[in-house]
Amino acid sequence: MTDQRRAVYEILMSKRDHPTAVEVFTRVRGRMPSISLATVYNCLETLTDCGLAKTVADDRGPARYCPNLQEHAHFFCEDCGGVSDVPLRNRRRPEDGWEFPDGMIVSTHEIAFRGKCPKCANDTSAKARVSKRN
Amino acid sequence: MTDQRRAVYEILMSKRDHPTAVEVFTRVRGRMPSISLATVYNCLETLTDCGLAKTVADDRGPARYCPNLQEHAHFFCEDCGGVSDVPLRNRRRPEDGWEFPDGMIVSTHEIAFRGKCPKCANDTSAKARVSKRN
DNA sequence: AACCTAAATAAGAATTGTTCTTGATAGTAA
DNA sequence: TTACTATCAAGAACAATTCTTATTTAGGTT
Repeated sequence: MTDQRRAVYEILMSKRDHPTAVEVFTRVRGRMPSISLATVYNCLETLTDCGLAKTVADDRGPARYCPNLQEHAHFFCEDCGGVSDVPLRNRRRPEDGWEFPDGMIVSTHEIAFRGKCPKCANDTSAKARVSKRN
Repeated sequence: MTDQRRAVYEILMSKRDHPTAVEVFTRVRGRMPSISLATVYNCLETLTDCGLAKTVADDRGPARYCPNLQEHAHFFCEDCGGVSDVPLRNRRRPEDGWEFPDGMIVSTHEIAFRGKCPKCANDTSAKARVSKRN
């Protein structure tokens, strides 16, 4: 555990969102101005290898990093681009409901949903009401 | 519908796997040697926009394209890198089992599993048996 | 059939996010 | 101290994709 790794880890835990590597880089530089982007990438990789963080693949966009170690899916808002965690209901397993061929061994999963977050869904319906009224 | 789009579509349907854009490009050039990679990208995007194909995001690797329009998840084999479709069990919906906040509107999802495909799982256990015997 | 216009294409440059290379630095063990 | 190992900063390199430009084409209109 080096200073750089500790800084990256603490930044990631302190604001529990889904920053990209560049966002982490920007935040960490506030505290450690000499750190390089490559080091941030290395630290993030080290942390995910240790199981202290997870990567969130947003399709073709930059990878995001997630400090939430609980079982959860990710939700991407098509309007605002925001990412949020979606917890698993009790007593369910993500692989239930899928017909795996015999002999297939499932070790991990990545579940992503897309749509509108509550805020954007609300804005949209508000706009619809306005345009209907006019 | 242009010749290029038709060619890309037919190539995609003829071998129902999960080729990358470059693989599609290579295959299509067999029939249409003048086609360019950028055109293949454009055609694939047009086809997915029309709902005739789906994109499969393999983490940070090149995007893959999938002609299977049925509801399904994707399975990525950690050993051989192969991609296979996993059908949904009857009468289930992927968003069941997840605690969405009130007001969130889910329109699409991408479900990915990782592990060992039956073939590689078998190879591994065969190897394990051999090394135990020795 | 000739013409027109918007859309599609080929070729390659540009961009983006990430990884790699290099030399410097620091911590640890002998 | 010396040697060994891992980490770091800086920037070059890389891979996948997108963008730009000029050219070609498809499909409709005279």
